[in-house]
Amino acid sequence: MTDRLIWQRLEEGNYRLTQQRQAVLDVMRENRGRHLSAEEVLAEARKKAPNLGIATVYRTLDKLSSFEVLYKTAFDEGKYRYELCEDEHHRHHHVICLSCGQIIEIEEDLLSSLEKHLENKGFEVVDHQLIIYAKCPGCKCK
Amino acid sequence: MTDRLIWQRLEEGNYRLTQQRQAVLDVMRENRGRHLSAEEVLAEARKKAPNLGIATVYRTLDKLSSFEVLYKTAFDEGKYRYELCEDEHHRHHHVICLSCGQIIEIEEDLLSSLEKHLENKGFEVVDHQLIIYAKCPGCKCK
DNA sequence: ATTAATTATGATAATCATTATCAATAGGGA
DNA sequence: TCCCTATTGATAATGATTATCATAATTAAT
Repeated sequence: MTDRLIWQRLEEGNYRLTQQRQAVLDVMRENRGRHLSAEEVLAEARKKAPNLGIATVYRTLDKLSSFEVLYKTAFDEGKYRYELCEDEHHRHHHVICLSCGQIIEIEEDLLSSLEKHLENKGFEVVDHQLIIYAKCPGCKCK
Repeated sequence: MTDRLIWQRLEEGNYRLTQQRQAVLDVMRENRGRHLSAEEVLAEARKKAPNLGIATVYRTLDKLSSFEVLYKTAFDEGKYRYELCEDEHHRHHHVICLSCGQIIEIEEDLLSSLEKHLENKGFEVVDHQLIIYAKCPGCKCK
């Protein structure tokens, strides 16, 4: 997601960028493509804003998610992870390696025929999330 | 999933069916296709085993999941839901209605080409989960 | 600029889902 | 029956998240 688009979304939401919020957002921008937990964001962001509190991190991550600057996803591990939105298409495609836990993005969108099918049945598709559980090439033979 | 197959999985796992475990399993069998939280299972199962404790429910649900009798899924609401496995193919396809919250199963499997693509890149696909966020026909016009 | 009103923050308490602990109990086999 | 092990329910502990609240920072009005 471009900085310009981020900026636009924040303006639309009338969201002031305080130092703390800037620190959180910067961490997310510097970790494009990665999926960070709130605690991980806190640890990183404290390098920029040393007495940042966890409550502010949660508040900011949730707000940024509501502005569609971040995705908030539960990966079956009892907590949420946050990720900078990559485009305007709301596609969430992930591969999780069952050995090393690495979360890898995949770009392909091969779901349109399935969605068409649902729409023919009267649904209005808004978004989707696809998680593939796999062994990544590096872990496959271990 | 057939009772015969359930029985087989429990035997393979050397899992004794106590009254409490039976109550939990029966609730799941009677709610085929539905996605219940631990608290919901507790409430239902207490009709059969009145002083059942929540800890036993969690223990049983987790064990049954490990035997692949149940699926355990996080639907982005801060807790897990459990569901009787429907077949042996490990497919998790759901549509969540954004209005009424209803979780609807979909049977189609249109992901094989995507998985083939990943396998060509060296991944070993083990399982996947697809969640579609939509408005169901009944909620579409509200 | 000074003050008043609003908003944001950090510390911490509260909550919710889940897991761990542990004493009491229930089964199964010698 | 008695012993051994597995299971249970109550409850404490944990981890993630949310709510509360007094204080600090920002903005708006004068």
